[in-house]
Amino acid sequence: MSPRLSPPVLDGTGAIYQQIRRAVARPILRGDWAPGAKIPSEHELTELFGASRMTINKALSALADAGLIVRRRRLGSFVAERPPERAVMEIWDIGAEVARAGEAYAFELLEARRFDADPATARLFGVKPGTSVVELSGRHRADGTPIQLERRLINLEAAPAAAGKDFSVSPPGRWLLDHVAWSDAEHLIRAVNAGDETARLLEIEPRTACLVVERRTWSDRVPITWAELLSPGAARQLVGRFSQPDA
Amino acid sequence: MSPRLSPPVLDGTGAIYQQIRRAVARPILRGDWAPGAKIPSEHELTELFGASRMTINKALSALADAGLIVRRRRLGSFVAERPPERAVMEIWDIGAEVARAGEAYAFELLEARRFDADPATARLFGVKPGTSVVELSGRHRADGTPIQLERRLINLEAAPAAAGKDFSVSPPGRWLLDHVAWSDAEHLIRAVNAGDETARLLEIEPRTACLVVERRTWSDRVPITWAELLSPGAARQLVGRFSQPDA
DNA sequence: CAGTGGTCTAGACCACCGC
DNA sequence: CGGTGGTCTAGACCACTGA
Repeated sequence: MSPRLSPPVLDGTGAIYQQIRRAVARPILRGDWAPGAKIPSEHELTELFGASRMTINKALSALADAGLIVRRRRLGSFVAERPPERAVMEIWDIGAEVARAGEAYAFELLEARRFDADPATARLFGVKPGTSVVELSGRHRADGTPIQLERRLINLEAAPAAAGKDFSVSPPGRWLLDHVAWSDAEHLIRAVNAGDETARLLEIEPRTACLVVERRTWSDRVPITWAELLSPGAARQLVGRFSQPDA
Repeated sequence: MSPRLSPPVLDGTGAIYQQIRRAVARPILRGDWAPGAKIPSEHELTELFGASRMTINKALSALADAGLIVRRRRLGSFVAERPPERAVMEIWDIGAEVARAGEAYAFELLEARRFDADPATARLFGVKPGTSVVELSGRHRADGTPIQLERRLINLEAAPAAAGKDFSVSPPGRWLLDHVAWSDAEHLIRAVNAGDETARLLEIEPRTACLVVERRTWSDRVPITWAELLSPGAARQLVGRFSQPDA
């Protein structure tokens, strides 16, 4: 019943409880263990990894704090229904959002080209000038209505597989989420009036207020992608929740 | 040298390490222990609280994870230079932001009244109809230029001290942050076109794109305050950063 | 009732780093 | 060198809750 630890292999770097934490987190984040799946009990892990129960507990507690697993007495520990990677990022995955609302989602690639970063691009993106990058632009629709314009840069040195990928159907954001690991992300949010070209593409009145999310993503300091996501103000609303760490 | 635990009193609720965590967090969050102040060593706390070192360590590690303290081998543990409560909230404290930019900040109270919540207000705010609330509206300026309009509701049952407070000079947001504890906050962010009245108050062109942040704050499920903060799109930009919990 | 997680202890060894 | 935090262990008792 319980999923197998592909190889219960520890990488030997850092504290044991951190190695165990990673060993358990990896298959969850990769989706190898389905949400809801049962994780071996602390006792079982004790024998699997040859560590004391306190050490196992420390690893699992950290995973529970991070929201990757849910722990229930008497029942055991389970892969969380919605791993937090998704909880954070899905806000920005408009396709998933549209689907959740029960509307028909479609993506339309408007432009795609590959080039070597000029100084301006390099500065914007945080890569060295001359780095090979892909630039894309596209349009997202819900039930046929345009709801978001996307402009995106992808660092081919960090995600070489993106070079051969055809984004004319599935949006690059979804593909990147699924195929390229990221460790850090930054969002800048602002409001702008739609220009003529933007208004035409989104089929809205010129000067309509739009929400712009500028997102940069890194994997261990290396820039992965830069994206500018522009939506009509009426179509989109962002939500953020915070809790005091000490109550 | 080390600050005193006012009374090293545990409240007796929940796990010992949680009690210890709270006992240490309290003076930090209240500002009784200045940033940079040294916290008693684990060994000292062991004797103070009569708990084992593992338990003390668990409490302090949690505080370090939450960012309230910084731990350094050989040196000891210290109150963090910028407790995270502020790090999160100061994004929304426009006065502090303006001051950091080196501009002159001013707040102007436009309206203030006290009334019992009607059904619409109650629903918006999450309180029972009839609850006594204060409604305020005001304008924030940086170097004389209007940069934000604020509309706010305050639950007087949760923050009775707000009833007698004069907000004509210092903004209610700052006062609430300093005087009322909160445990949860929610932000909704959207873009709107400025209406005529809004444009007049902000001294901008009608239809200018504006960023609206709607914020609700609770203390342990009890609504404290609701605020709608509206800024010209050109004047303000929100920033969010995320990290993967498991790298 | 019994299995699971939640917590606690006393003691241990180690790495780090200022003195 | 010695004090500090970082980690680990083996064992223990308890609370919870499904069967």
